[in-house]
Amino acid sequence: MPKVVDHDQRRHELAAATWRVILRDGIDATTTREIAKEAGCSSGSLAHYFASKDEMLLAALRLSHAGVKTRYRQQFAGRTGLQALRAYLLDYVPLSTRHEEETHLEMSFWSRALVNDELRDVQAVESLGPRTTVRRFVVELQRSGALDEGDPDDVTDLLLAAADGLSVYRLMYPDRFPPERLTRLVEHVLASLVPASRSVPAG
Amino acid sequence: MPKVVDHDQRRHELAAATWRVILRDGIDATTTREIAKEAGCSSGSLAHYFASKDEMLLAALRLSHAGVKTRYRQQFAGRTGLQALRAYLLDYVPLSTRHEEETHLEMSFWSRALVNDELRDVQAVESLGPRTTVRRFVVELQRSGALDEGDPDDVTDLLLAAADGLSVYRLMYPDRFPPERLTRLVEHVLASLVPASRSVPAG
Amino acid sequence: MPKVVDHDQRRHELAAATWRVILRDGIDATTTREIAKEAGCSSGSLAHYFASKDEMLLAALRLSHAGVKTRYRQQFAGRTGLQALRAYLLDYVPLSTRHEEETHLEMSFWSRALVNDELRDVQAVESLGPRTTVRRFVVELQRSGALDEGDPDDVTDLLLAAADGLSVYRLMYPDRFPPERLTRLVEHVLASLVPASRSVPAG
Amino acid sequence: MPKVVDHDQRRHELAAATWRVILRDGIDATTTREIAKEAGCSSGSLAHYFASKDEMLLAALRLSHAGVKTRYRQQFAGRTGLQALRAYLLDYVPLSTRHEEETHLEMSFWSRALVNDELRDVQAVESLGPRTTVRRFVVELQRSGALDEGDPDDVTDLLLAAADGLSVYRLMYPDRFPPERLTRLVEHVLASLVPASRSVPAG
DNA sequence: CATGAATGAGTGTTCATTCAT
DNA sequence: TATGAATGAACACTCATTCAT
Repeated sequence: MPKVVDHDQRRHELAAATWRVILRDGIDATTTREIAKEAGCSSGSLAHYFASKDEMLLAALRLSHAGVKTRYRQQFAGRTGLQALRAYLLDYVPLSTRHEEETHLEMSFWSRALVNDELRDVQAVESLGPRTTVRRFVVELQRSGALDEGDPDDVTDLLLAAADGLSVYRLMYPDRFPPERLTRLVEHVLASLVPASRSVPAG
Repeated sequence: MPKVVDHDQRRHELAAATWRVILRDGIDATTTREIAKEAGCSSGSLAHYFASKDEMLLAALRLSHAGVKTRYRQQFAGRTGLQALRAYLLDYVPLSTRHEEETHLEMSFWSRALVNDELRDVQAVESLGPRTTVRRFVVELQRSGALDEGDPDDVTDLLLAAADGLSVYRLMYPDRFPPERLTRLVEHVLASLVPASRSVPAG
Repeated sequence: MPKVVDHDQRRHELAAATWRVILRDGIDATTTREIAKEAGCSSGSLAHYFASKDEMLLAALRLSHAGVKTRYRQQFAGRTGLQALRAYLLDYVPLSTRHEEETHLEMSFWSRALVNDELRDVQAVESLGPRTTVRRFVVELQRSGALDEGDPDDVTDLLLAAADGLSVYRLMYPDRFPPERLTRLVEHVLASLVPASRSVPAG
Repeated sequence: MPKVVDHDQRRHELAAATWRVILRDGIDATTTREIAKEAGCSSGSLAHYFASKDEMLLAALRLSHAGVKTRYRQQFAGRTGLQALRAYLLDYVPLSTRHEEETHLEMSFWSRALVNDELRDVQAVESLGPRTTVRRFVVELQRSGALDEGDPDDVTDLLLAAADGLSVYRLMYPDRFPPERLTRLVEHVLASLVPASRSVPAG
């Protein structure tokens, strides 16, 4: 009987090791040797699980995406109302260390996505999930009058653009954007889209 | 001292060549050989103007920053009012090809800045310029009642975060964010911060 | 002892798999993994039957040699006369696909044999079989006057050299040396060694 | 002024180093590192002159071909008669150490040519030179009655096949085929194609 | 015996940097 | 200054072999 190894489990571990190396050394300085060292195995061992380094990087990205998705699915399935949107947006921006890491990883791929169509497509597809969720909130809230009128696509992209911009700031200028301030700013942007008579109470 | 002029001129040309290579090939695939070829000189020649490849990359980044600054200084010195802020923000987001390239270059450095303190500091310092300008607009407009109340720092960072988020979207998802839509979204975010009675006319 | 039979049977199958991979991919691109895949077994399994990759290659070579020998033994045992020599030589050159493969395999080892004494000895020993057979024909035919005088060793090596040269040509320039032409050329070389008064009828 | 290097000269030297390594270690064991060591330079240095290892190997092969061609052109331009053909064939087979090396190199590529169309084409094209030369001799000699009748293409290929077969034997079984014997065998094969009344005197 | 994961040296190749000219 | 050849470490990846199961 051969050495029993859970192939998917091993792939997951190696993707996680890749994830840690990218965060620690930067995606440009991430080498297969360093990944192997981080995973505690030999460099040749990687070949059993990934056909190339690019596949390992992509697996790390998907790992991040998967984590994000799971969280969203668990927390926001079936919720409605302004509080739900508020909670969603607060969950969308990196307020925890873990979430900062996910955002960091995401940003690490941006420079590559700009010159790599395949990578850009991956990012584009992934961005549709939050967009769909937020748009559902927006449409519902506009119907109930809890959100200002305006093209729902525009409102959706505006909320997400502000959230993504703040996410970048959190990572790039952590001192100027501590978690409390990020929370306040997210609430502010949401409030700015609520009719004057219906302010959003903190939750 | 014509030599000095030549030297600076050559540095500038080499930084511009670096700029072009980063945009074309991606910052990870940017090599000194390719820069030399793009600049039409020998690879050894680079050493006379830059101590290392990192310095060349940084020079390309500064070149982008310098272009942005010059444009702002020229166009917005002394202007005031909501129209000026609106014009500033529309100039802040990449609506022209040239500006898209500047944003592209900027984003190319983000993944590196996240793991490189020196690079992060450069970006942080550079981000202060727009922030100071916008804050001046915000304070003035809040005094005149043309902008909603709220911590001016928060309002400033909110406007810039939305603008930066939209800039990223323009680069990453160009089809979903054509220039006209970007314009409309910038105007939308500004309008959302204006008291209900004082909408911002286009112009 | 069924185990022993199985073991030899398995060795034979693995050698045959090696044989196929060498022909398909070239001896330089032949890897143990590919052999295992071709044989439909695991890579680790090979170690039970062969101490090293070199042994597997050698086994494939011996397989080819064995096939050749068996054929000769069956077809030419006891035969004599010019027709027998002619038939032997026509059987010696690659006129069938199977034989082309044997010649291909043989040639694949030549570059290695040139720098590997052990391999060269294997080839030298194997070459003695045909040489002995042909020499027997030659001596007999010279005695009967059916073949020109001359040192029988020289005549033997001349016939075999021409046949081997034509075999190489068949493999290297298949278009210029189709089977019919190869047949004609073999008959020509034989005829050139026959006294003018005793031409060799085809058949 | 840059370091002056004769690019073609350097390429030639590196091809010669490749040539020596192939002969010494075998083409399969020939590595770029070993070539660099043999050439007395660093491995990175090779990249200035050859795009890949395959190009280096091919350059070594062409070097051999070039040497052969030069020799033929010098010695046999304008010569005619049976003595010229005899001299040509004796020059065609490896009777000198240098020529043995050329044949060795040639044979080293055969196993690759069998599974590599490009390489096979190179060999096919190169083989046309001797073929054309010998065919010219054959046609002329048949006209003058100095050579037996027969399709000139067949006679040509027969002579060359025997010569190539003997060349292989010289390399593979050097003890059984010392230079003197090779000479005698070449003369024998030529004599076998000459009408009985016109033997070829040695010389 | 069979498995296939693991190893780690070795491969061809790339590259920022150095330096003699 | 300018050149471009030279360097040698580093890279991603391959592979024959080993070995715990």
